[in-house]
Amino acid sequence: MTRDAAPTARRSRWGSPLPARFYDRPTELVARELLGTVVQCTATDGVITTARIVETEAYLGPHDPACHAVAGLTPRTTHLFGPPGRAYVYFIYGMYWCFNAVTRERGHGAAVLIRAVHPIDGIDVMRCRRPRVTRDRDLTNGPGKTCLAMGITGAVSGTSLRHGPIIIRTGTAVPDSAVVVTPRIGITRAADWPMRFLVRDDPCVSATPSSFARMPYLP
DNA sequence: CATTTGATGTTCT
DNA sequence: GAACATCAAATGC
Repeated sequence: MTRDAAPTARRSRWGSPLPARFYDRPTELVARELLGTVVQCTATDGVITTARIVETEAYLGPHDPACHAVAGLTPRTTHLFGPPGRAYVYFIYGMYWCFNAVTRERGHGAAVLIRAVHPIDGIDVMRCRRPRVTRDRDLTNGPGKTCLAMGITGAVSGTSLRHGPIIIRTGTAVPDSAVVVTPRIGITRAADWPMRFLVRDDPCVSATPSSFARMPYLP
């Protein structure tokens, strides 16, 4: 409202929603290919924010010790078990939400955690939702931060990522040369599996523990 | 700069 | 009772 202008920069719409078949594939492949796609979120207050996915983690299913699917079908994991292409949002550490895209067929129990995004539209709203944050890169450089900034809560768990309040759309492809693979973060079981994918040099990726800095994982 | 600690409440053992 | 796919502030070099 303050500075509205730049007619050439205005875009009326983003890419198309990712097709249902995109999600029904090996979870680590979906995690890799979600990099560069666009999340458009209509929060419960009706405000729309848009951001590019720059960091993901794959959780493979009941045979992955770190995946919530090991607990079996419970009230919490209902939406994790499919069908693919829907949101799985869970509450963690008594304070935060984490947003996942469900992969694989119904009953399998696999998903991709969206760990960090790069704001595209509505960054002013994100700043209002995260009043203590001073640097813009800190608005969304973590899974809990992303949900706070975009207004994602458990209210949207189980909704379609093609038709629902959160839509994941085609974006700009990220070449292999810009993709970094590392172990997963913040877990204790099977933490060494190389299932974390991030866009190299993006300022909005989450902090990497220094113990990972010298690991020989290559793009 | 790196590392530790407190907040907070649901879920599962 | 312990663990938890976290974050922000505080503390230590």
